[in-house]
Amino acid sequence: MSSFAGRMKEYPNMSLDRFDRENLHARAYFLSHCHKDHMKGLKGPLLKRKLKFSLTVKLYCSFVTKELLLSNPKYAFWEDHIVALELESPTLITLIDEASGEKEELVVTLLPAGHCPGSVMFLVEGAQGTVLYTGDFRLAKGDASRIELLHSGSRVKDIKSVYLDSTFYDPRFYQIPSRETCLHAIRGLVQDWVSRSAYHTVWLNCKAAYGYEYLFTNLGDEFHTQIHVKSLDMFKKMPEILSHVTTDRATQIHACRHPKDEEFVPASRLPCGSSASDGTPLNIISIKPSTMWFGERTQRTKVIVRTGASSYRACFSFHSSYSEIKDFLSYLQPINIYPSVIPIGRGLNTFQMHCICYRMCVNVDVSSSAVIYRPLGTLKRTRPDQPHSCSHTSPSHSTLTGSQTPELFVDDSVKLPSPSIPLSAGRGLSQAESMLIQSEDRCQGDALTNLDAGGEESGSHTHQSEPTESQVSSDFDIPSTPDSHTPGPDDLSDLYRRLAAGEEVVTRTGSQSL
DNA sequence: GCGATCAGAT
DNA sequence: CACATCTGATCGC
Repeated sequence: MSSFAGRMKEYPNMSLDRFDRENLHARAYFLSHCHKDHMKGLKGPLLKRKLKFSLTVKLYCSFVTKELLLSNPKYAFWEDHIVALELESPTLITLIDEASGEKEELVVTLLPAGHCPGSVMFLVEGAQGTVLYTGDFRLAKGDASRIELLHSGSRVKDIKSVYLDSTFYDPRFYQIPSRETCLHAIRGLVQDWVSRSAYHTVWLNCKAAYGYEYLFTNLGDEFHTQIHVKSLDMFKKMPEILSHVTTDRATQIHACRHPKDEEFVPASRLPCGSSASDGTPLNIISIKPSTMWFGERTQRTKVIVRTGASSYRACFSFHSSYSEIKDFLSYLQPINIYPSVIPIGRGLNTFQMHCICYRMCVNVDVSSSAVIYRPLGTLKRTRPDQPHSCSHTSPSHSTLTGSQTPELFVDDSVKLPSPSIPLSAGRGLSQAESMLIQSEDRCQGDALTNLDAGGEESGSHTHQSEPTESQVSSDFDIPSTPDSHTPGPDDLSDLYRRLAAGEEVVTRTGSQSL
């Protein structure tokens, strides 16, 4: 679930996927896709009022997202303020301060995100550098290299920051079977069932969210049928989807839902209450699409699991796996990464570890905008001023890193003390807290050059075998007691040495590994 | 009565 | 099994 506060450090006058609080003052809005957790505040009366008096404030999104959004009457007031942009067409957008007339020009490009219909990533290029807001995404390994607008000529653009969908950025979710694999398996299961008789019916137990449409179109094509859904309204202008769905209950494949019963459905009844016209009882199986994952070493097993006499779970993911995210980031080599899902506890630990090990970035900032907007809400500890033995230079991207312009390195976060850990901690405060983690400080060195899977292993193993509270709170985690200590220079040197040697760096039993 | 927020369920 | 959503309780205005 996204906990991104809405603004990017580099371009605070634009708000993305958040429309409440500080975002009420934005000069332009961006919606990456039409999931509710990315639309917070979007139907708020305050925003509605603001629009009434504004000539310049717009909401930018894809055409599909616009359509889906406006299919809900609660967002109708946005209609005259939405600017739909074509995919992969860099567009000059001028942010205007309506009070002062001050202008700021940006080039914004929508990149397909593969998360749900209409979902995009926003590539923003302007005076403060090139940044990528991923929204939610599912891209396969190697996809980044196929996105032309992430490149300039033959090389990757210099990306200052990636605002990342980090939902599965944890080695626990190392691998998620590909879309193709999952679709193939689901097709097989459906085939096996519906071919038995005309009374054999499949119910796809999907959640109330966009994102399953490609499953519907795929199954529809395969079985020359349409899928029964609750409503077609939102797909009116999307013939590809529209042609594969129907509100006619007389079909063998259903994805209809009922607001009430849900769990009450499986064996006998469909949410829509459909039954065969001649009174013959339907034979119904339910298939619940949900995420399945496999560890790095885990032999991948079945992507379909039987969960009952007539119910199955099938692998299906809207988000990239750990290895897919890693591939994506390693390719882009951004200077900063801002995870949208704040990795708490062990997740944070893992997150930072791996950024160090893979030199995918210089900084990992889990506070997102908090660093900028709540500077006084945070106490920072002094940073060990000893240079660290590390480098963000990747052998495979030496041209990229070598060509980073000096300005790109000038980043507020780099100037802040490091590592910075808030003295008071608590889950509920995560948005307001600043927790800046710097995996390195632009120093040159190659102590980590030979790190490969060995470094990952240590994090992975530790992560998978840490059941206790104390282990959940370890090294880079938020300290829960006043006497927790920030690693000193010696601790860090030792950590880096051990990382370079491929040793396990996080103890299994202790709460401190440094 | 509406909205924000949280716990809980699915 | 960890997504995204909905519902209901509670609180405040």
